[in-house]
Amino acid sequence: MHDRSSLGTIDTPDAKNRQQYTISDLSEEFGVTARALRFYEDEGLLAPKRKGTSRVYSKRDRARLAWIMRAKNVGFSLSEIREMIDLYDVGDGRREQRRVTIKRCNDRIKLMRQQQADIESAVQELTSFIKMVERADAESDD
Amino acid sequence: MHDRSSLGTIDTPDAKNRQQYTISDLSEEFGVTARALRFYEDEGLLAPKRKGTSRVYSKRDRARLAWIMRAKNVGFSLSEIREMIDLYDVGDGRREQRRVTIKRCNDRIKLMRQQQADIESAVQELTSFIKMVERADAESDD
DNA sequence: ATTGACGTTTACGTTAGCGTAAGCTATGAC
DNA sequence: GTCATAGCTTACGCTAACGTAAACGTCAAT
Repeated sequence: MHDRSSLGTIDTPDAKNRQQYTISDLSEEFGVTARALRFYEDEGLLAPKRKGTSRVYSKRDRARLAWIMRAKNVGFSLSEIREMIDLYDVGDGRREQRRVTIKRCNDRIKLMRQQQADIESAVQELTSFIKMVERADAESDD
Repeated sequence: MHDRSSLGTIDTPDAKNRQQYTISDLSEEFGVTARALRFYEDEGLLAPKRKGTSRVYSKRDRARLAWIMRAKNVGFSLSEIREMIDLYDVGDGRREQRRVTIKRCNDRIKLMRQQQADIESAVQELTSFIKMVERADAESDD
């Protein structure tokens, strides 16, 4: 069976180009603690294989984690992220199921567009504020 | 003294174009509870005047709240938001103080730009995922 | 004058997202 | 062997951002 999930395409340049990763490999690479990774697993965001009791992360697991970190940076909660990840895993559904999936994706996208707009206006505000401070600075003689 | 803060310019169309607002006016308008507004006040994000014991919010308070809500939507914590708000209130500082302010603003902007990029790539992912599902949908006979 | 809508303070409760030990196992280095 | 390193589970702790309840003030309307 080939890889249905588009998550396989989300990725970040992998310096060492490995196929497997330990928990500390990934925690170092992404700047999170191992505790966090285990927590994400408990919450159903990751599901690495095991070799004995130890976790073994695949390339896809790593790609998933990359996605998770980006989403977190943007302010999504873990449960929202799980929801989005789940959207990728419903290639099995019926027509109606797929319709719902698509709708939820589109809703998500709308929300993200709004966030971008919010950020944009915040950036504009800060930019014009900076200019104001710079003018005050030029005119001052402190 | 004229209005130095650029926050006065951040705003949202005000239907009723009032000059003063009660706590429930604002909580309704922005879809938050009164409890939240009081909490923001405790945290130093807002500072409405009082008429007796009751809070009276000015246009500037309302503009501040609009800013707060946008920042929240984008994932900033309340303390980060307070930090940013405080940046607007340091028109009094000396040259060095202003320099620091400007640097912190620029850092903030960089961070926001990164967030926009993150969102953008997430949107791209979702978009191409939708296309995939749509193709599967067209080919299916469920 | 009492009811109800709206406001207040104080204070404890709750959820998310981990941090931080405590105590155990496995594995390679010496 | 034993020591260090890396991993594991269990479980309690902590902060942020409010929710929720109690107990009270105030003012207009009935």
